[in-house]
Amino acid sequence: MADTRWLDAEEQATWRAFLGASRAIFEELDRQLLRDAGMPLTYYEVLVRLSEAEGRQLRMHELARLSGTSRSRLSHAVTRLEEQGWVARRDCPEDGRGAYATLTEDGFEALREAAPGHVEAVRTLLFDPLTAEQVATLGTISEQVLRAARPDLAPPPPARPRPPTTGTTG
Amino acid sequence: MADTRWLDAEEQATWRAFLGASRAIFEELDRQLLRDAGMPLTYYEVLVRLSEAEGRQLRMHELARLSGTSRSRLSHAVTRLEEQGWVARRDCPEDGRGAYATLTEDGFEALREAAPGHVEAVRTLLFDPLTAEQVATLGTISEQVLRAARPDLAPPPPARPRPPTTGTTG
DNA sequence: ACAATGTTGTTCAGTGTTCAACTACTAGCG
DNA sequence: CGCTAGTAGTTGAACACTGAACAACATTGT
Repeated sequence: MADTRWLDAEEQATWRAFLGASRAIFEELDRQLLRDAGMPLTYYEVLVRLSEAEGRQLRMHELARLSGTSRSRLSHAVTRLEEQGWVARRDCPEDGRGAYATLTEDGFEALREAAPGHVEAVRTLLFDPLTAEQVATLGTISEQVLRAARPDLAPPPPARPRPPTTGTTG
Repeated sequence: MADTRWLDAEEQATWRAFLGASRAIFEELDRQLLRDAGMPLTYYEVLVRLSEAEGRQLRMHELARLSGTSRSRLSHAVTRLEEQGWVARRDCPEDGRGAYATLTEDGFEALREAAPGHVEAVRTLLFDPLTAEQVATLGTISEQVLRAARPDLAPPPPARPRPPTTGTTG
């Protein structure tokens, strides 16, 4: 608590640019999806994860983890998505507490229609302003930050050439 | 509309890492501030901008622009901050429509107390996991993205050595 | 079998955010 | 001057999110 490691001028500038850029991106993505597809970004994410899952269904807690969202938020979201007919809840036979969320055919269709506009927006906002090299660096940086904050969400670190083990591990 | 420029596998990975990392950062910052200082990140930003302004006051629209927020959101926020006694509204003599938001002494104090914990969190979440070089690159990247999305918020581009002009510009 | 502990998912109340409508004023132009 | 158009700021209703509390079930250990 004693001495705060304040940000110097350059760090401040970096932080504010990052804050501004991230906000701009996510707000615009949210607006775009809400306008063109009738769902906010977080709901879109939920549909994406479901669409990628085995049998287009997932346990609630797993869906929450994959979407990087809280169980409470997901529960609300699925209720809403159920009203729209895009997701259905199913009881879980293996675990009496559990519940599956399933992507309906309508939900899959909604996702298919929403995807192009969303991807285009991601490109316009994030990738187009950057060089290929910058994109690569951004990937590395993001993964490192993610690994520090949410190790459970980060992909495994790059398989770099490592010093050979002895091979006599016991 | 015809052909969507889909993301390839690497772009996907980059996008998801960026999405995850940003979300993790902002959610944690919000939690931290709400817990330790009783205000969400967006309100903190408002106080910061006011504290840096001439006379610790700003016109609402200018405060909204600087905080990267909408007028509506700011209006609600200032109402809330006013109830907390951290901000006060003042009529604007120059413009009958206008209003100033002023940071109160209490608000300044609240900001002073909130700052260390917030800065520490920013460091832990964003800067500590990165090398100095990565931080520098992140700065450049963020500024470019910000300039593309919100030119009004971006700092002027770096003063790089440019081809000398003729000096006979007319 | 039983108690203690942990997990899953939902709900509630409180709060924040969005969009569109609205009032009040200013500015530009004939 | 009077008209039109634009800007500043606020409001309300619908919606989303949070943390905490809760019920239901699973797991562990004895």
